[in-house]
Amino acid sequence: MSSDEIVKQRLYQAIARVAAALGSGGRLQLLEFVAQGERSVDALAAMTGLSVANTSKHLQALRQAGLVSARKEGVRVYYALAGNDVSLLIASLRGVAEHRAADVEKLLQDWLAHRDELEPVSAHEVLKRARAGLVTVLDVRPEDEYAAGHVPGAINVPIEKLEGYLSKLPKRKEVIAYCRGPYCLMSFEAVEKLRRRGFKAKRLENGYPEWRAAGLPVER
Amino acid sequence: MSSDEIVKQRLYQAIARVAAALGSGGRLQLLEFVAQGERSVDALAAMTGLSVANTSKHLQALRQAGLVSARKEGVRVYYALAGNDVSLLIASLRGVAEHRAADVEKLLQDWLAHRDELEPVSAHEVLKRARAGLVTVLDVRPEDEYAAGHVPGAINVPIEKLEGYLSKLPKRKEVIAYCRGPYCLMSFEAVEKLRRRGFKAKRLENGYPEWRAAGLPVER
DNA sequence: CTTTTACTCAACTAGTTAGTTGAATAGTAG
DNA sequence: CTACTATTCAACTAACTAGTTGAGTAAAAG
Repeated sequence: MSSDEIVKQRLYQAIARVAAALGSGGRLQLLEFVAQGERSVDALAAMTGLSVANTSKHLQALRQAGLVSARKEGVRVYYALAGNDVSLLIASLRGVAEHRAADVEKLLQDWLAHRDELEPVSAHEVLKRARAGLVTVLDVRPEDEYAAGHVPGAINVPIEKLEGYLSKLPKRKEVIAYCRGPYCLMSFEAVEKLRRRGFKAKRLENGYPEWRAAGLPVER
Repeated sequence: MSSDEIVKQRLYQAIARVAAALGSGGRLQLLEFVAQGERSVDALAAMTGLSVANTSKHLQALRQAGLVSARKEGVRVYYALAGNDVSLLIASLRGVAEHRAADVEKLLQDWLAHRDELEPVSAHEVLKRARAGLVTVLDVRPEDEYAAGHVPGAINVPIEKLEGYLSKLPKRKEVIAYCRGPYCLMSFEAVEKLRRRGFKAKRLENGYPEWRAAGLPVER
């Protein structure tokens, strides 16, 4: 084999290592949470339901692949996405999976059949309407995630507090809800609740991580 | 665990399967060729150097992940990329790998640009110093190639076994590594590894074939 | 100092995957 | 029909990976 071919093979192997890091459901889930902002190991373990040791190992694998970065502060280690390109890569992967893999599509249809009914609104559309004051933007994620960054002008009402907040919400204005991403069910739930109460509600297509990755303005 | 969480876990698993399909150097290479247009199995096997059976299996894996499509015509089966989004996904993956994974960047830079920084030593110089016992000569090629002929006095430590061998290496003596030739990366990698561990290491300019071609003494 | 907390590491099991070899299938030609 | 070709399948080995358990660090608190 020629040396050129060896180099090429090695390069592909190196790229494959990055892909392999994405090739585990657990790690993809960790990435989803890490994409919201930096998180400590045990926070991530609690969110995903993985054991702490297992979470630690997965995070190290992601780190070695260059997909996340780690920062130690006191007794805690905070992991964060290594960059925007990683968000985009995951979005691209998800897109291909949804479009090409039959079982993903089926899963989506079976379980999220109502997704299309809930009419997602594009990020640019939301930004435009929000600036024009035509819509109320609702961030239904937990408070700490909201604090770490959110869509400009969005009101934070964690999903479990939505019920009590409804009275304070202007009934005329259209409401756009968003959460962590396309597979995060909180915004679906929020839209459903709002509609039952007579609000005109829609979902933001995708969630906050994708919003930020797209380079749209962010507020802290 | 709530049913929402189960759904989510399944979705991530399904997406991970697509990513896992990209997580092999062989399959990435196949995708590169398939991306140029549809190709038959044995054509792809010839291009990549993989066995036909292995190629067939990899292609089926890619197909199951929805990344390629297959079309049978007569006795041949032609595989093609499933869509443009797959190309974009691979490009995205490559981009992240090059920017984020240290080893990919290093591979590219070291090989293409900084080759000369690793100070190659001339064959005559090596021979002189080796005879005087001033240096340890390291042959980092596979064992069979070493067995077929090598520089007199050279120790054979295949590159992948280098890590484990480091402790047996005298730390004082300078180490000269060589492999197959000027475009072979193994000796670059060896020198880098050695230097990171505090050894004084250099490369033999060119490799064993050139050594022999120059009429210098050879050992079997 | 000792204890607690957050994380990492090492060792192990069970399941998975890459790659090989040799046989089976299915289309084509003579 | 037989012979030939391209592809796939089945069985197997060797290497790898996810996840567990229990021990080991290292920073902070008491």
